[in-house]
Amino acid sequence: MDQLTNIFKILSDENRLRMIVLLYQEELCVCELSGILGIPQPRISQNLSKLRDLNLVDDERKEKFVFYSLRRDNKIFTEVLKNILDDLESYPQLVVDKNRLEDKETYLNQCCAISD
Amino acid sequence: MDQLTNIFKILSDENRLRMIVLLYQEELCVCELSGILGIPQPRISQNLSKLRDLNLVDDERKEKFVFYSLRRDNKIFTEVLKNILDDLESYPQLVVDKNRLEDKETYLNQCCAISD
DNA sequence: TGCTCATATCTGAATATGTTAATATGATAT
DNA sequence: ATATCATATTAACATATTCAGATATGAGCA
Repeated sequence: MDQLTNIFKILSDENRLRMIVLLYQEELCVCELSGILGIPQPRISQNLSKLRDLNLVDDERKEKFVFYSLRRDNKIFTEVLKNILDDLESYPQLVVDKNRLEDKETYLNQCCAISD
Repeated sequence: MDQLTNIFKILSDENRLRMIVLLYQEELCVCELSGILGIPQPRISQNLSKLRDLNLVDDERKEKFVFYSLRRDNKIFTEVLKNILDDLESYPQLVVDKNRLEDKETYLNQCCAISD
């Protein structure tokens, strides 16, 4: 039951939820998350470590960057995200984030040099 | 988006989740919730008021008792609960609670006189 | 080897949350 | 009307959480 309540706790922070929703759409490295969301890198890392603790993400290094992707093996977690994505237009901030995700190259060309 | 994160926050506390899962199964008054869960009445009332603030419950007085029932008009909230109930046996505490719910008359015959 | 840069960790301050006990409210029934 | 009893609210405390900034780690490359 802890696993369950911990998942809801993870989802209950707005910044973390924004990260998760981005990662649901595509795998991203720490500096991309930081740049897209405008959230300082240490906070991104901290939140990713919480997600890692709950086995909700996988990480994989590719050259200089560590890419995180969402695991899909937790039914409730995945269902919740599917529901949110199905109704994304109800959450304007998430729509903004999605647009920034689609444009990420335009403002992330030097990646972390730019973000915060 | 606050509405969304608030729902997850509500679900992230074990005691509150237990209350919600009971209410998902049938409408209950405050003293029944208190007795079944072994949680003091003021805490039940506090949590119910948080649920009321988010429009997740309806309340209706019947004689001396105020009965609470779960609203089903929030899609994500309802879907989450459906998922939990579909997989109830994974959460032993919730199974115990369900059994106590089915037996409630045997130890709640004087209702609030007994509980804590 | 030593540098650089992406990522991770740690600290302390501010804020929020859960818990408990005491008390207030308000409807029912006498 | 008053007393009773179910429910609601409040205040005080301990714990947990978020956040910012400083700093540590560690992989890749010169």
